[in-house]
Amino acid sequence: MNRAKSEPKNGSVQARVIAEMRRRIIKGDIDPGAPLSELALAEEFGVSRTPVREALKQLQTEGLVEIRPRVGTFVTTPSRREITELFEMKELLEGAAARLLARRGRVAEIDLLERNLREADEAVERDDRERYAELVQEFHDLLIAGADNSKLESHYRMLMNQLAYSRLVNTSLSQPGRPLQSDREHHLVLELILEKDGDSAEQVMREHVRASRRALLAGLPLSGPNGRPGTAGS
Amino acid sequence: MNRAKSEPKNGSVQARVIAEMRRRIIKGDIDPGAPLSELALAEEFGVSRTPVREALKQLQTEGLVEIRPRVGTFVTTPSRREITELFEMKELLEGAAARLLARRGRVAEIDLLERNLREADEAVERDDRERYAELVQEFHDLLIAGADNSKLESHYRMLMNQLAYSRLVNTSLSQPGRPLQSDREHHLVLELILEKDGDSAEQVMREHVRASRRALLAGLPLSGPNGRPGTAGS
DNA sequence: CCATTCGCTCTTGCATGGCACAGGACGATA
DNA sequence: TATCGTCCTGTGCCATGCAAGAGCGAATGG
Repeated sequence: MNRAKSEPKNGSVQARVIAEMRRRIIKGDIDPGAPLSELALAEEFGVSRTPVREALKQLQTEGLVEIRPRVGTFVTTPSRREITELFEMKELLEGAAARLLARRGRVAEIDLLERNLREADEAVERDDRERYAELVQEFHDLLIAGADNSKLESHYRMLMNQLAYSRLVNTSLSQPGRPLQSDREHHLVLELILEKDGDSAEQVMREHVRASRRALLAGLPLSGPNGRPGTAGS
Repeated sequence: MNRAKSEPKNGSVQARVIAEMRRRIIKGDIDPGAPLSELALAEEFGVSRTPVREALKQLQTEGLVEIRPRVGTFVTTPSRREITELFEMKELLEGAAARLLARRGRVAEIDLLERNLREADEAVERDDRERYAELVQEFHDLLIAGADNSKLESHYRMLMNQLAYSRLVNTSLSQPGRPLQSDREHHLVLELILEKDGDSAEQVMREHVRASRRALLAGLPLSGPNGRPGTAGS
């Protein structure tokens, strides 16, 4: 029955389902708006409907799927407005993280950030966009982790999942000259953090997020993938 | 069996369970750390264990309960550190809301805030602490709503639920002179918003949250450095 | 040809029962 | 008396069955 038997990592069945479904949605393996049948998923994972159902319920509270009672479960499709709101939150949280990290002084994450930037410089030099995208992701994650606030971190993760940011970052970096500029902005932020100038670090970080957002929207076709009707862009 | 609950408003059974359990936990009807048995709740609500179970699962992702596999479900007891983190987030989000509201100009929420402050002035005058507590809650809610960002609002609600803030606000206002000072700070924030001075509004709002937090901790005889604050040690 | 209605099927919602594991009580043994 | 092993009870976890609402298409009446 159980075809995916090679995953003994977590004894809980539903935890496995949650992780796998979340991965698929974030990575984009399933199109936004696509229907998710409890029964179909249950058969695919070789389990009963119950854990699948609970997994979907949790993904709903995370904002990744939408359950319409007696109708079906669907992958959430963020509206244009929601994307704007999510970026506003991203700017807010990352800015705060920069300030908090600056206040903490020299902690482990600082070293990791420095190493990250060294590698990022090389990636930009080599014009290795894929590697740089990974490092960008790591940079932001390290920044959040460095804020040393677990609530901030968990809420940040939830927001990024809703944005499916790992997909978007590539689009953003495909703009000509964007990687180089992004790298410079990262350097500036870290520099300000090292100087313990929290206010400036926050301000620059927020500006960086806005720039990143602009680059993303510039590289995105008007109504995005599976765009929603009526929401004309800019 | 089924005590005639006068809540037929929502056809969904589990939605009712979620709402009711959330209300109890936030209001403090159940002590933090208390065990919640699926079976007991199912019998009390006159339903089966399945919807209760799904309700608890959702409350877990909201951070209100903790499910220890094969052991039991318990009301979350925020540690000292978590409380600090929650206040840090509160300060962050409310500050941002003030700035966002200032940028929006004169919207409906502004009028409601002005009316709120007029009533609050009277409540302070009468020394009606209970009424003032309600108005404080409303003030902050209006501020968040005025930011016009649904993501910010939902995350804010989640945080406040974890804090069980509606309980704490009374403690905070029991400090002598705190209501008057709080009222003045609210006036200042709204004034800055009306002047469209977003930066100052954010700054003052953040300071207001910090002051509120200090007043709270001063009136709260919290226990030792390790978690488990005041767990009804009978 | 078009609008309406009936009915079928698909979906989720809820109830129930068996199972496996955690934790403590209790007793046997050194 | 102290310590260890065993059993017993309570809990959440999962599987299965039944029921009810929603949506859609075909049949029907105009």
